[in-house]
Amino acid sequence: MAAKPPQDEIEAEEASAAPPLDVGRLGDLLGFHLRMAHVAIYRDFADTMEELGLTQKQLAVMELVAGNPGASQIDLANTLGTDRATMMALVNRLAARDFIERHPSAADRRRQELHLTKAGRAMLARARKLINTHEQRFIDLFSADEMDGLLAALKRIYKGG
Amino acid sequence: MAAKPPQDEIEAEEASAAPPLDVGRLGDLLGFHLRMAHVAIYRDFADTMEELGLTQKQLAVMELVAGNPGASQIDLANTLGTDRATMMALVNRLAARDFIERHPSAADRRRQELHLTKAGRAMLARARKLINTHEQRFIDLFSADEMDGLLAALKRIYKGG
DNA sequence: TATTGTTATACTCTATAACTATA
DNA sequence: TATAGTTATAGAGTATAACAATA
Repeated sequence: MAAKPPQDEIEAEEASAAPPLDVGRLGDLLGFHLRMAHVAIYRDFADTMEELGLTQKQLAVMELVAGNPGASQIDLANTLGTDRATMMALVNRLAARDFIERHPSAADRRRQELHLTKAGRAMLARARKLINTHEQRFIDLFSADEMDGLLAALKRIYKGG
Repeated sequence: MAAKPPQDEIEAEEASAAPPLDVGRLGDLLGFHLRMAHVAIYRDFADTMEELGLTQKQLAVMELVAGNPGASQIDLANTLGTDRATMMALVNRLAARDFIERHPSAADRRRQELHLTKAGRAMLARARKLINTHEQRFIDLFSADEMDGLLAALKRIYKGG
C-alpha cells in the first residue's frame, strides 16, 4: 500500500492528484535521497510485515539475538546504534509478546542474557520468509554489480570511509 | 558526537568497550544497510544543526516552501511521503517558531498557502551554510562517479524502477 | 568509579479516525 | 462525493536523567 511506484509511465495519464513540488536544493543533498529511499523501504517492510506486527528494528533485534545467543541489551544497543533506554523499550515489547527471554548472567550479575523463546524462533522463521519477498522487490531493481556497489557505498557511510 | 566511526583500524587496539555482534542475516538485507547509513547521516545532521534546532524534515519543509511559495500542506505531504496529520504537526512547529505563515487561498478557500516569514528566510540561510559542511563530510567519502551512482541508485529505490 | 539494567519523563514521529468547511 | 485542514488519540522511537546492583 505504501511504495506503490508507477511501474510503467503511461503518457496518457494526465496530471495526477498529487502535484509534485520542485525539490530545489533538496535534490542536491545525499541525506535527502537517503531518507526518501529509507522511507520507501521502511514502508514496504511495514506493509509486508503487517500480518506479523514486526518493525524493522524489532526484527533486527530478533536476528541479532538469534545469531548471538546470550547477548545483552547493551550489546544490541551498541550494534544498532541506539542507547540503553531505547533498547530497553524495544526488548520489553518483544518480551511482552513472549519472543525474547531475559536470563541473569552467572559471570556478570549486572547483565541479562537474551535468548529467543520457542515462539520467538517460530516468529523469526515466518518473518524471514516474508522478508525474502520484500527484499526481492528491491533487488530486482539492480544488477548484481549495481547492488554490490550500493551496499559498499552504504557501508562506507555508516562505517566511516 | 554521534556517528564517530573508527577512522583508522588500529590493530593494537584490543577489544573495545563495545563488542560488535555478528549481524548474521541482517548483513544481507539492503534495508538494514540503508537504515544504518540513514541513521549515521541523520545523527550527523542533528549534531550539525543542534544550534539551530532544525531536524532533517523541518529543513526539507522549509526548503520546499522556499522553492514553492504558496504550496499547501497536502502538497508538502505528497512530496515528502507523509500524511496530512503528520505534516500538520510539522508545520505547526515551524509556525510556532515564526518560520512559516499560513495564508488562506483566494482561489480555493479550503487551502492554506504556506510562505516563509522573514525569520524563516534568515533561518534557512543559516541552515544552508551548516548543511554544506555536513554534506561535505560524506561527499568526501566518494569520487564524483561513485556519488553519481549512489544517488541514482537511491532515486531508483524510492521512485520505483 | 564505571557499567548494566531499570524506571521515569518528555518530545518527536507516524498513522488513523473523525469532524468542519469547502469544492 | 471528494478534498484540505484540523483535532484527538495512540503507539513507537528516541534521548536524558536518575537510581540500584554489581564490577
